[in-house]
Amino acid sequence: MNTNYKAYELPGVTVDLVIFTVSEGLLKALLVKRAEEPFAGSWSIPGGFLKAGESLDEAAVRVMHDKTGVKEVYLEQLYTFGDPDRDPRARVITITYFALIPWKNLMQPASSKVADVAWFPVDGLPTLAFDHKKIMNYAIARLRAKASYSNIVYGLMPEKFRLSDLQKMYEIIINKPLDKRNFRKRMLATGLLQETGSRDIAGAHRPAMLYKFKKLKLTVLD
Amino acid sequence: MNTNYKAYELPGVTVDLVIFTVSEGLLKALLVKRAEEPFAGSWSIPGGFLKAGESLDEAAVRVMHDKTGVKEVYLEQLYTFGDPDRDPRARVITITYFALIPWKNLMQPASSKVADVAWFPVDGLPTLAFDHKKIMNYAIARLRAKASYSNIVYGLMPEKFRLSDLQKMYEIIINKPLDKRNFRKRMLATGLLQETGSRDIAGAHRPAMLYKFKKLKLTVLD
DNA sequence: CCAAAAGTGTTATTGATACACCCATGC
DNA sequence: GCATGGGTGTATCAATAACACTTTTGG
Repeated sequence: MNTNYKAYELPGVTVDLVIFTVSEGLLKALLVKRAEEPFAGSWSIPGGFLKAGESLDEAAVRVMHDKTGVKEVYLEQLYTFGDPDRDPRARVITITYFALIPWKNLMQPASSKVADVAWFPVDGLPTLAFDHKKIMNYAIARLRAKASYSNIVYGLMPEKFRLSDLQKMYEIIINKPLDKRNFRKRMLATGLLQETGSRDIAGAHRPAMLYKFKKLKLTVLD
Repeated sequence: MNTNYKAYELPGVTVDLVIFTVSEGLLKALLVKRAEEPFAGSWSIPGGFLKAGESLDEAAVRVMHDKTGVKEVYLEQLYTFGDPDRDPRARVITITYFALIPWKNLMQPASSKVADVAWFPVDGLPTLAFDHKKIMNYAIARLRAKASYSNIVYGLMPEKFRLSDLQKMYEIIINKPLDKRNFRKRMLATGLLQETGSRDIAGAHRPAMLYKFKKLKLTVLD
């Protein structure tokens, strides 16, 4: 990369992702530890330079796959950041995306081409490199806003699940408790849920009906 | 610009704008006629390459000012388009914005550094160069969605106006009629409007109260 | 007195919220 | 029989949508 600034110097173009998942009852984001300067040793959100012949969405999927091994996910363009001094080395603009992937799809431990990759609960994030704190906040706000009125949460559920599991998932993401009766009413009213015949085999309580989604249609754009 | 594709070739980065205004009862967008290939003679949305040291927002304001003479406007980043073949010459990604400016602020006729600049009603647009049709559609959808629940329309009004003028402005933008009584109720309920003492001096009918905005606070981000 | 736009309230519908008790099971 | 989570219905409130007539002015 080039540090001379000419009038129309071509900036570097990266695609950076805020990748969310839910595990252990917490909303978590994937971070990578930087090996090189600047910000060596700091955590940052995963990303990479845009390659020739690759669309922005494809680049996002590639970065996603490199870091998590997962390809099929909810993925949405977030915002493009390009302040002239956001990278101290050279002009770099970044198209950011956010993704939401099911914990169970991840090959544990996290794929390790990049040695230091880790999931952090979003309310316990370390200091982030570059302007990644800003990007992260933006992504969290968008995810929470979107979760309330769309069905992006669906992709996170296992094939069969209890309504209480689904409610828990919503509560973790939007970070507030929901009323059980109202929740069930609303969910069933969507017509997207279908009873499976079976019930869970859990512990010392009444077994719950297991549901599945009628047609798992992920919203791709807003 | 460079037509060789290497693995990490730096793409060109432009900032393109869909600039809206309202005049003669119509929602219009500003287009420029391309002088050069590709798409010579076609209409396109205004834009320009990002300059060194300039933020994305600053570039948008610059393009805006170059084409319209106007600087203070509602401006919002829309989406970033970067399909590999969207420009036949070379890889160019574009960060798009949409703007909404008051017709009265424009120096008529439209500034003519670029000879062929014209306003087109959005329901009578010509064929557009590149992927600009897609960008335009996206911008129109976003503008309409946003107009319904935000106050971006305010910046389009003159200092004093009748409530019926304000209603007409909304109707033009969202492209559907509104109920007069419900509209007035809602508007007055916001608390943002203030009666001026004066009334309009119009024609053969009961003179209307003129209103102004209490504090003209433009929404800058969502 | 006619044309033209200003101005004004009430009702119905819908969607969102608040809220408490009984049920089926394993131990 | 008790602890655990599953499962259910109703009343209230707020926001939205539908809807028609009288008023003031100029010509």
